[in-house]
Amino acid sequence: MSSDLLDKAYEPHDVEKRWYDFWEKERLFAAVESENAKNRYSIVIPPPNVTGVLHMGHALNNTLQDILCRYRRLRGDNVLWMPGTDHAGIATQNVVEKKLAGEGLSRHQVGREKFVEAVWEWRKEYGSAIINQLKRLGASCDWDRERFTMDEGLSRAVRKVFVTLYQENLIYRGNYIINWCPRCHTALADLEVEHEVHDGYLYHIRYPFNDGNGGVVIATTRPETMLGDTAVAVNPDDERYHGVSSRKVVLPLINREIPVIQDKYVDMSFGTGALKITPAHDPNDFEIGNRHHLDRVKVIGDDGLMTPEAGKFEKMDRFQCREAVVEALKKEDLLEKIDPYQHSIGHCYRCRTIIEPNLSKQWFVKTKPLAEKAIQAVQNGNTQIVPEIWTKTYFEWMNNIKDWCISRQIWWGHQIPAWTCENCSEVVVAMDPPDTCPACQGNTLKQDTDVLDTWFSSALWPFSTMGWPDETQLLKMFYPTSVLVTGFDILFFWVARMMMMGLHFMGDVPFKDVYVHALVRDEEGKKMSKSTGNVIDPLNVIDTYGTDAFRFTLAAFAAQGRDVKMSEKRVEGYRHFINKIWNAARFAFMHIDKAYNDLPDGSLSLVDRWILSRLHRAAVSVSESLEGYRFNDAAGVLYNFVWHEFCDWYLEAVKPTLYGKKGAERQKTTLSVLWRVLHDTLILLHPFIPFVTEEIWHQLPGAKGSVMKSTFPLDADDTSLYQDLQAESTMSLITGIITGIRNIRGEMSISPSLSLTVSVHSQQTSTREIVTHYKDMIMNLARLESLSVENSGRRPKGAATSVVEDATIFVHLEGVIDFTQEIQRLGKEISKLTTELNMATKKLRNEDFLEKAPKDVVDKVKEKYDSLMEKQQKLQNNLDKIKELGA
RNA sequence: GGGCGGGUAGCUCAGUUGGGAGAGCAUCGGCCUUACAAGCCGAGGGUCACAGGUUCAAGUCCUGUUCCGCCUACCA
Repeated sequence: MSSDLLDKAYEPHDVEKRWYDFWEKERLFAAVESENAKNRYSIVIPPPNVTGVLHMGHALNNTLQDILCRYRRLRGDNVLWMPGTDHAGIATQNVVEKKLAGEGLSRHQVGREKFVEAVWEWRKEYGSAIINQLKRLGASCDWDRERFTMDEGLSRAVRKVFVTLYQENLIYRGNYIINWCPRCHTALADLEVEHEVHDGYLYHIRYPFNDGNGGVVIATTRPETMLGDTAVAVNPDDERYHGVSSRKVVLPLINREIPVIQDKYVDMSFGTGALKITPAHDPNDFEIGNRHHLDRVKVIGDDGLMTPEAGKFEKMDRFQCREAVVEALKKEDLLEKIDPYQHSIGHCYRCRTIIEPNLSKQWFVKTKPLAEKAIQAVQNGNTQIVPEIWTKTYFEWMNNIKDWCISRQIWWGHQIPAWTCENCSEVVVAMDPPDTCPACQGNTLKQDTDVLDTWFSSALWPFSTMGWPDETQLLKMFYPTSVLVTGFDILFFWVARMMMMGLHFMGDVPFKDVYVHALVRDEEGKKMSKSTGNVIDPLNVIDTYGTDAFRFTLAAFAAQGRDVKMSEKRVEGYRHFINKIWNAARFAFMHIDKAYNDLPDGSLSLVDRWILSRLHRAAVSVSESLEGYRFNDAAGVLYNFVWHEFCDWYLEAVKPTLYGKKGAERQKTTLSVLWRVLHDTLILLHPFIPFVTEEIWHQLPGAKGSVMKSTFPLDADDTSLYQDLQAESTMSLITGIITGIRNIRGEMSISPSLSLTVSVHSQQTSTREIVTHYKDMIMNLARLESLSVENSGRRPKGAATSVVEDATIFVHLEGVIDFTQEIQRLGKEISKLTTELNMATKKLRNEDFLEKAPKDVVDKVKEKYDSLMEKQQKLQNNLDKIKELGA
């Protein structure tokens, strides 16, 4: 095999395209849908918004899923990775509305039907963008099964769930205070409101008594809402207001007489202890209003403008109105004072507009009963959240769950399957449009114009994508799914709701594990956002550094419980790693002439045995790490194995053999080991860096088909035989000696091109035997001219020394040695040993330690002490000699 | 207000039942050694935020302090 086939540096671009096409064409991502298929493993993708473009969060999320899926396939599992997108009601509607606005049209001009058509058109044209981007990332989803939350099948599931919950009294409709976005013109769930601390003012306003004598001063941050006040409340225990509650005040600017009521809710210590009550614009006031049967006066309309109830302020924007009201109060001398005040304000999570708490008729899911089962499922371990720390957050939220407002006043989404009879106002909730009213037999039924929250359909994703409500083979085989991989930011939005729905409708949890990964942030740890301008586009990164480098970076930094700080510089670092693998393979292919499927028995050299043993360790470690979702550990093990063990030691050590200097027999043996290690390493690496491994795999003689379809090393029957503790310990002595010599070379500034003469002294026969036996290897890797081994011969003149285990190494430097330098070097080494020795001594002199510490720990310290002592004495001895010579 | 996480080398971070302070990058020195200069060989660098406590032994467990970040919440 010629190395001409591989370029000197790895060029990812065509490689990635070529192999992705190949995998798709060969249908290697497809799950087997047959009862006989064993070891099922399934993941449903967190569906990205159909309007979305791939961002760092997607990249991390899907890289981790892909690593798991590819790994499980190598372990022989039948893997289903279910892909798809969600219809992102508000976001998508916004996008299409913007597009229409460009043509000078509003959605109302177009009409609902045509508008929805336009959205479908848009989705046809642009909806696959994010899917294609996932493919660039290498995602091995079963694309033939791609789903969309608005598909007919999934829509049917939505209707089925809605109707069932309604029949079970778990869905109801009512007039409540909800979060209203005046720009998106829709209700939002509590979760969809993002709170932010703002600087504002606390306005103190006097409401005069109706008899003209004095009044009550209230404090508010939102003076404009006073126009809708229907009471003032004080705490019944508040002595300042005793007797006041029988009186009435006159609402300024409006001149409405309103009562002063008593309610425990009022905090006496805040403001003036008197609270204005606006039941139509504040959730608490709404509750108080209910308790006291107060009127609800809506002064802010759904468009954010003041209603006729606001009197002369009608049609004014709510924020302008605030200023106008303040001015008007000043004129009437009713504004007592204005204090600066910080408070948090809710914003729409889609458009950042300030939310208006507004009275409105909406549909709700009664969540308490659903949440109970979802809590239990995690408590009893049916679903396990990893890292475990998130279970607390999950419980916290689930235990305090509020009813979920699911209706949205937009057009793009699942229209609520509820019809109202125009005759008798009967409400009919059904899977299909009813022909006649069951109450009055009338046939003018009008469907509710609202649509459902997108998360309502997402909550069904783990089973709706598999064909529910039909009892499909897919559901039988792959529900519950094995794991859900997701960011913590949608733990409540999505995970909690899937848990509730899955348990309720499938009678089982939707996933056995939930792996919660971190957020990807910028270099400085800030959240990436378009407005801060610190967004790194994953596709740019892929273009510049290649997908594999990018994926490996993500995996390497995906430590549990910590955010991923991303910078291109880091990706560049891992590109070097990809290139290293590439070049190692290139080197191997200069020598590998054919497939070496079997390892020869008994004739392996030390490094051969050693690298196989290390390979086995790496395989075990990778599998353990991945099974515990410790992606960074797995990546770290591979990085170290490939670079520092395989490349730095093994390949360097076997070069003479490969060049034929050790005879044909040895060469053949080593080639078979080299083939085996490269073969297995490619498999271990494949889940992380699929493209480059596939490319190299196809250059490897005898490797058939795709690396995707190969067998994980631990599942091949002979790998445990690789383990060889003796080879590892022997190797550690030899590498120690080599490093010792190199150290001297480096520290003494001796040119690498100068071959050295070294003698090794040891009183241990075994050590001398090992050094003698592997003399060639030491000479080669340490660049020696000669190496002698002695029991305790005479110390060479003018030598630099190093001690490894029980061996003393003398690097002969007669005539060239710089005594001062060597004295310094040894002194430094000795002082290092001395501090370590002091630590050990302190322990060994401590009787409590000797008595109370476990025996193995004490023995370990003793052993350490002995070896440190020996080493120190030897070095000291040499230092003394050098000093004599130098003096 | 409640809750959670973090503070370890110049930077980014590992450190899983308490018993050797580690990696990558950066820095410094030496090498164009026929896979790779996107490389090779070597080196320096830390009071593990601070203060107590438990223990023979603490980066690791407990308490407090402080700084940073996040989530959550109806105090107008």
